[in-house]
Amino acid sequence: MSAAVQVSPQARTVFVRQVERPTDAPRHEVTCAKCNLRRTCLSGSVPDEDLERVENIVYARRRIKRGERLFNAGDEFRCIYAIRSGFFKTSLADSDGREQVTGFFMGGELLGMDGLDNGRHKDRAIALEDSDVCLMPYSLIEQMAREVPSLQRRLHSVLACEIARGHGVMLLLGSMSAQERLAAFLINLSKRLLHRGYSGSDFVLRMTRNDIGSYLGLALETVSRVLTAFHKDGLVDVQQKQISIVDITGLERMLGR
Amino acid sequence: MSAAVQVSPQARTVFVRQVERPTDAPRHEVTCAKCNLRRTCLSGSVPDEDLERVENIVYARRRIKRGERLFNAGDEFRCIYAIRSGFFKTSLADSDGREQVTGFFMGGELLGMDGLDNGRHKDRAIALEDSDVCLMPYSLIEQMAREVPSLQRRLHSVLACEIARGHGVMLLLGSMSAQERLAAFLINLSKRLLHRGYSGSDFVLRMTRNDIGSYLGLALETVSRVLTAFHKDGLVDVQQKQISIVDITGLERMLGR
DNA sequence: CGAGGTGTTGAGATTTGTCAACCTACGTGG
DNA sequence: CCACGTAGGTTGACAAATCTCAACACCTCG
Repeated sequence: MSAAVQVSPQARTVFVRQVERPTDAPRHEVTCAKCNLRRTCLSGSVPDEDLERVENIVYARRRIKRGERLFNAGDEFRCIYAIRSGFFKTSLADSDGREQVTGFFMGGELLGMDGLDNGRHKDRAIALEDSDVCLMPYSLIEQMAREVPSLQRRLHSVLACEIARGHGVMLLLGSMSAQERLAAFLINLSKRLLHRGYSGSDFVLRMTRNDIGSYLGLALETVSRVLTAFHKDGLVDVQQKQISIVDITGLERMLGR
Repeated sequence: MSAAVQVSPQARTVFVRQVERPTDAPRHEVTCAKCNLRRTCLSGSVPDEDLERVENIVYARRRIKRGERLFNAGDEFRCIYAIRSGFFKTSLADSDGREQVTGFFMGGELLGMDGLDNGRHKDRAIALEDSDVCLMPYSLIEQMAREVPSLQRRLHSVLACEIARGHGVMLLLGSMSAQERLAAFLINLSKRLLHRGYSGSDFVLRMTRNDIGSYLGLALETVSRVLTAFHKDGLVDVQQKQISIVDITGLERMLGR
């Protein structure tokens, strides 16, 4: 194989000048090695001996307040973003302005891959709570992926995951009833939170009913009605944005048939 | 940069033995350089000087008859497939057997990326007419992508395209009426055919109304009804599977509002 | 030529959307 | 710290889109 290539300090500097100001955060805060979300992130499967090099991909962090946009449709694509903390939605705007939420993303998940194709973002990403993201310039990822096969494999895996997720949402939107959609939605959230060490049964919905409805292809009133129906059936407790899943197997049964 | 690495003859032989018999087709038929679909395919943006190396990715071709499966859900992922000729649908099976068509694919498009994540295909791909595909083992793609940046870039672009397509289908399924879905579907087919040098106004639907309905999240009867409505409105001529688009701007207008 | 898969059309059922009213929670500014 | 305004959430009545079931027509392929 070829010799190792570090991202040169010049390259970093040039990039930083081109794109935006370097963050004020001291460099050491950005290390992947100490990040408890590394497992689900881009460096997840990179062996420790390569990690020091791969960490160079993360050239800055950025703080996004609730309601702010990480990127907009039409923005130039430069970075893939890793969520260190917080919660985002991505959405696609119709030609006439209708908005379709295309995903919800939490800590350890990646954002921005949609721009990789033609150099411009097609989606936009909006923070649903105050969030922290790692900026990973695509040019650095590209270069590093050539040098570190485990990173390359991981990158492909992450992209493929997003493809598979899309197909799953097609299944949901194309052939499930409102009840099934909500059940699948809650189960999915629950699993992802559990996987991150949070409670899988008690959590707060960061998004509005409108957002959920858009994502699931339902009117916001339908979302509300189905949730109260679940409540009456003893499947969940709903208190506005506060959700407690009482009977997860009951929810899972809804998908089984 | 690192030195060029050719796929060694040994590696090829081992791979072929592992996976399946080498094709009977003489080697020279498989070259990308002569393929008129190269533009839309994986080697599309690879400069001529690298093409000879990249062509080695395609280690065989395979002929699939109508109705046969290129791969099944659960099959081990080894290859990405490039369609040389023919037409495919991919679909995802629900836990209870419902089928959701996740895409239709024609010459020059790639199949099988959904398995890249966990090593098993989640979708299945079924030929809707007799088809020819190029087999590109992922292990070879991976290796070559490290050596040929233009191929790497292209691979990422192709994956990102599929992600973006998914988001577009979400928009369609999540927030369009039956009419809008059909209009979008026909326009999309038309554009892709046109781009390949076929007529964008007269073509044959290779899939059934049921397939279309599954893809668009509609009952097959609704598909039929909307098509006849389009016919009555002078937008298209429909004769079973034979479609003539009479008024494409009329169809496009349906999406604009 | 026949059979089975595919496509069309109609009538009625059902789900979900729309509109409207009202309620709740939260944040801001006095 | 409270009050008020506003965004978000719930619920009801009704409308509309789409689905389901059923009958029939068509086309292709063996």
